Amino acid sequence: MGHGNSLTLHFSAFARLSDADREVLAKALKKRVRVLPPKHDIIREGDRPRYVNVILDGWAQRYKQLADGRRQILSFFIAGDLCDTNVFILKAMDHSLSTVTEVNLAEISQFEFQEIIENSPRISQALWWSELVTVAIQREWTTNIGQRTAYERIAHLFCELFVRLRTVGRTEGNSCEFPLIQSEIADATGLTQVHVNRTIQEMRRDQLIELRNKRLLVFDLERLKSVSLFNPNYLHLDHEGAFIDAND
Amino acid sequence: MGHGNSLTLHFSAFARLSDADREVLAKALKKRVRVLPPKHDIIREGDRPRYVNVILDGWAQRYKQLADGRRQILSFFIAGDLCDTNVFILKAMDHSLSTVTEVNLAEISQFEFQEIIENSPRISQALWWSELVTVAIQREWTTNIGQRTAYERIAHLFCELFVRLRTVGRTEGNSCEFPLIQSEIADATGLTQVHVNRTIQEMRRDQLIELRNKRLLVFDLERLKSVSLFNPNYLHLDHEGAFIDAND
DNA sequence: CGAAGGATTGATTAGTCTCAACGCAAGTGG
DNA sequence: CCACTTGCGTTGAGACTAATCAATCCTTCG
Repeated sequence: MGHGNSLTLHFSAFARLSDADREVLAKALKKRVRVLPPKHDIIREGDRPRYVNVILDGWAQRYKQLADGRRQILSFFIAGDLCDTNVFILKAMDHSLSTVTEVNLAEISQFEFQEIIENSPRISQALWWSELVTVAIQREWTTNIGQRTAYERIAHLFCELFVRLRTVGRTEGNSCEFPLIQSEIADATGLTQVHVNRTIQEMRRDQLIELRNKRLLVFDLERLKSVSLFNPNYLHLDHEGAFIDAND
Repeated sequence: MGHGNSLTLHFSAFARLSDADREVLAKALKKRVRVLPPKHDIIREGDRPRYVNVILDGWAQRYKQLADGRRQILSFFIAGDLCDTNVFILKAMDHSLSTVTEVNLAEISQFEFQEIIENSPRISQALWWSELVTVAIQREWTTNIGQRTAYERIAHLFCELFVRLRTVGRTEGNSCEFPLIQSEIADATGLTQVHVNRTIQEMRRDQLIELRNKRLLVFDLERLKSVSLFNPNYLHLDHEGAFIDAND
């Protein structure tokens, strides 16, 4: 449902695109669409990047593995997210991308990508905004792992994903899809799976959240924000007075 | 010494710029130069970004503070580094920048910046490359804090900074400037200052490094790399066959 | 029904933090 | 030039968070 809308929705936090812009995007996203099964690598560390990948549906992740096998999940991608604007400048990936769930993804070639950028300054700006938000999220993850306790870290992850899903219309009231298993949460927060399990149980006891059947229930978002010291500023969702607006 | 060269040196890991490119850059870097004292905020979280800052000399840092005061240092900037390409797209900073040592810095306005990008595709590409490396470093930091032990983390930080300083010609043999105090290393690695102290002592006992009078001595870079599971791929320094070359 | 993936539990230990004190060197002011 | 302050590094004792190892349970699915 509504795949073509996710990217526009994602951008809409930044700029209202014109109908022409929407059409350009929609066209680019239709050229090469792939459906990938869960837990499937999209591109691996060391590979040469050839496409900008846009997630149309499903969840994907960025991860990095140390020589001895330890794995860090670096970010999650949901509907509307771009993985790596302009990566083809780099000769080789320094990390891997893989699916979490089944994923619908659009590949945009270097040529198409450059064409879009050159022909629509508004989309080009929106892409830059998207890139800046991606980096900001990465910084927040560094902070999350570096400074917060296990309980705060996991709560913060829940908070971020809930808010991001809401922005692209993927929440229903106080609940949302949440396909991650505990060992994935562990690799994303720098904890062990066992400790994640115990911490989530504690959060349940505290009536903070419920997590069952791949769904997350947030009983009180404000409380979740406050226990995780969540400050949404890094998502740069401030809509009013967005920098560019097709209706100017 | 050689301030004007640091940025070019930094870029040279990616592309050989033409003389015209060099001149454009040199001119942009001369317009607004400031000298800031140590431990001085350049821009604070919440402020509206107005310039792209380029470090000409000295060390600076990005950091983020939680509501209760816990601080995470997110990255260090050395000579030649750009802080935040294109930030003026965002309405407010989600983190702060401050100096570590005395810093010479060039401010590039939005207007100048856009002019450069539009007139020189080669510099524009180099800027994108620089941005991609910055994100890659941020990802590596997330991995560092999330997966490595205290000993490995600190060794990795030493490794990264030594290699980056070498790229811009700021090492002398097996030693380099290293102005960070232990509490800064702590905030950068997600450890306490006390534990950083003990860990560095251990590294000294292991004849891995010496750190004294704001200088770092690396006795055996290969060993330092290996104990910290350092893989330089994320710095994207592969020079041969760089994507664009003024001599094409 | 059996297998497999994932969640849960228990016991123990390791790594890191906390708090508090002390040492030392480099200013700074009288 | 000495006494005092300040910033930074070092040390010690004890507490605690999260890791480790290993088993068991539950659910789903072929």
